[in-house]
Amino acid sequence: MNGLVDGAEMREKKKSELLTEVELEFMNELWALGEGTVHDVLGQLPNDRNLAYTSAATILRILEQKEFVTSRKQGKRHVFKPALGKDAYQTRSLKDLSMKLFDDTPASLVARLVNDEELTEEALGQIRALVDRRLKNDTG
Amino acid sequence: MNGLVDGAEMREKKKSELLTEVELEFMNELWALGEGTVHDVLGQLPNDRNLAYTSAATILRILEQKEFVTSRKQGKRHVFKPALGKDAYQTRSLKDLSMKLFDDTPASLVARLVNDEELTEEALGQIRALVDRRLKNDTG
DNA sequence: TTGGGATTACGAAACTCTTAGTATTAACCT
DNA sequence: AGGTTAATACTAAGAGTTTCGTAATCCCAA
Repeated sequence: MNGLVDGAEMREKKKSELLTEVELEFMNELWALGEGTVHDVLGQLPNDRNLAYTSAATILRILEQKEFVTSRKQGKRHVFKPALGKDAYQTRSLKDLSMKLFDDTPASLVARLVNDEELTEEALGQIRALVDRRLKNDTG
Repeated sequence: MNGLVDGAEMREKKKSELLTEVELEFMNELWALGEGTVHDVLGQLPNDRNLAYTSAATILRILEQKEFVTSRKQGKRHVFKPALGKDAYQTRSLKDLSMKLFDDTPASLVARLVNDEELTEEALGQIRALVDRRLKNDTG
């Protein structure tokens, strides 16, 4: 039973696998640190980011609820660690963007990227090298 | 005076140049249509997207307030038209994602993309062709 | 010209996100 | 062991997003 799931339900299900703005900000620090306490993450943020200690703690608690991080207790503090790698999240984000804005065709995403005037020659070269390497590995 | 602008203020300024989820959904239909009324856009949405007429009208009104679309009056209806091309918004989104999740290095974004196992050989070939063409145009 | 149906304008409810205050708990040090 | 300090848990306010209802408006057809 239940072989039929309509699109509306699908949309419900797929909800919220993406980080919000502030959540991403925090995950970036955790990915850089490997792991860390509230204090650690707060210390990693830019100086002009005046965020209350309790606010940072709230964000990390929410990230744990959403299962983007796990925590263990060390003394009286919580040490938070990403539950998913930055690589994996990058892939997830790209898939999402590609789907929503590029008709699910990665090539058109790259097309837009390389047509950006501001892109340096060096970056272009790097990109080509990456693609070449991947193509070689597939056939070789 | 005011040669110094701290990061907090910068963050304020840059706010909200990105579409929300539903706004993007609507812009995609408008980009596909070229332009359209509330009725047109609503008719373009998937069948399982049961959205009230007034909801659609509200979204379009908001898009106009945010200057993502313009409107002209045709008879009693409003005809809405994107104020910015899909291309431009794609570029904007990619810049944003690159900045927030790829250390502002487009090459690493492409790296993640081409390392996706699900990417077809064909897509890879297309990507390489795009990069090659761009490199040729620059030097030639 | 006068309804009637479609369209718009306005407002608000429900929800999420971001931030932070208050109260409580827990470790540590003397 | 008890008090101080720092961390956590809980709660909530304010903003933005998404959705829709109600009321006003406007065109067209009969």
